[in-house]
Amino acid sequence: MATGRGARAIARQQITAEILTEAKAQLARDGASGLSLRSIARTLEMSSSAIYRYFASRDELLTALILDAYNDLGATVEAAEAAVERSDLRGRWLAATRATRAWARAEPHAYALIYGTPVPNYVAPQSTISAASRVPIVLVGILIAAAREHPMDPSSGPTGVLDPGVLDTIDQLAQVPEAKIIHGIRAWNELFGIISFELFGHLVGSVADTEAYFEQFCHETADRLLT
Amino acid sequence: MATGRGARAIARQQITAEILTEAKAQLARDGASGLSLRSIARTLEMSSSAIYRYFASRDELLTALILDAYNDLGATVEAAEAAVERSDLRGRWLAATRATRAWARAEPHAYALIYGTPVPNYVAPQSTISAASRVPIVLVGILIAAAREHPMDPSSGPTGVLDPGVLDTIDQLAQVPEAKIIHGIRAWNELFGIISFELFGHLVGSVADTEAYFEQFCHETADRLLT
DNA sequence: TCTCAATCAAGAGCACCGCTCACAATTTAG
DNA sequence: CTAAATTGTGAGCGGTGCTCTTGATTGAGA
Repeated sequence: MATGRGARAIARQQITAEILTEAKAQLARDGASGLSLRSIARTLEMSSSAIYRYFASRDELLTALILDAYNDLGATVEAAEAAVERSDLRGRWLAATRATRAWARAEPHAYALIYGTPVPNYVAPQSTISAASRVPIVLVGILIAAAREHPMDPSSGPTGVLDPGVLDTIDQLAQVPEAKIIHGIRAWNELFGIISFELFGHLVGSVADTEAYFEQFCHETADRLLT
Repeated sequence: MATGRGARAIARQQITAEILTEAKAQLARDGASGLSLRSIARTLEMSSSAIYRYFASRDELLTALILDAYNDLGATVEAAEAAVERSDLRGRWLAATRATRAWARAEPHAYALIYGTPVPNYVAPQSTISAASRVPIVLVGILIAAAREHPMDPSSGPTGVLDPGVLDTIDQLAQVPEAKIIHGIRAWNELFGIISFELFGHLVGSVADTEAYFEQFCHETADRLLT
């Protein structure tokens, strides 16, 4: 099984990619709720049942789209942050947070897919959780760099709040005091809280200039986290 | 039209209520995506087309559920905050934020309906925006009380970020410096950012004790906002 | 080279969905 | 008492996800 290089396998891979491309187009156009396997089959000019040779269910297709969205966002944020001079911690933080918001505004349906209401029976497979970690890893990397510049006592702060696993996977994190990490996660939460409210319309009527509002957020969090 | 007190009108009102009750039950059980007019009609033992005499479309039913959820949450938070001694500003803040989280955890599907991905073609009618304002109004009320205790210069801070309308609708807000109001909205955003991440599973792997994490959030925001 | 198993495409079909419509029954208003 | 408005019904349309049978194609081993 899976000889890996037959002409058959290549064709399969290509059709799978075509389905995924069309699915992404439909997602961007109509959102996750408007995505239908039948209509994908129609535009690809194949029978509706043929789709199931490539994706066992609609949920499986959705999972692929979720993975794709996480990686798209992750790559975007990584690139934006990497483009900034390493010593400019503040600039790196601003770049990462701004890139997150910009991506969300450019791909609102993809954003909603991963940070909005979860799809009913969905359980994240292992492959998605590493993709989902890319943005927080970027942010935490800036925190670590900041802690290296301003060394502090790592043992301070409350304990038991953080998952022990997170300190294992990112070992340099041990250098950062737990209270600082928690504040980093708080900023991460607030980032997506603000973006979600902006995208989902919960700011209309209170915040008029969402741009300035967001700028204030990312500058203040930079002040609080990187000193 | 709408004589308001005929036996016919009463029956209509009651059937409407029955539909709404069953819809809420389905929402709580299966979430918004699993809500179907036909299955409601089935359990109410009426023909599926009869439902449309009471709700013109699925979206209209959903709108009613959204309104209901906003009011349920609003009433819960108002009651919790009102139960605290008026002079205990910190206690009022803690009560309001904790009640919000507790409600969300008790009614995750209703929470997702109003603060998750918006339903595709939905545009909030006027009736919902006042219901949606109940929680922020409670929070802002605490801010106003705090500003009354510690009077400050209202003219300080940046301008143009806030919607002018919000200062008109809540006139006492003019006593609160704009920077303080913005920080209040920030806390409001972070509140729902944290709750959403907790409910939607984005904290697994990083925050182990969500309870303690949330407590830290609401205590710190109380410190920052009420002094 | 032939054979046989695996793969794939297609179509019919099932159960469900939102929604519309014509029609009959009933109630209300004038 | 009659006419209009309201309500319930069942059939039906087009759509969905998904399954199954059937038939064609392909590729690897004897």
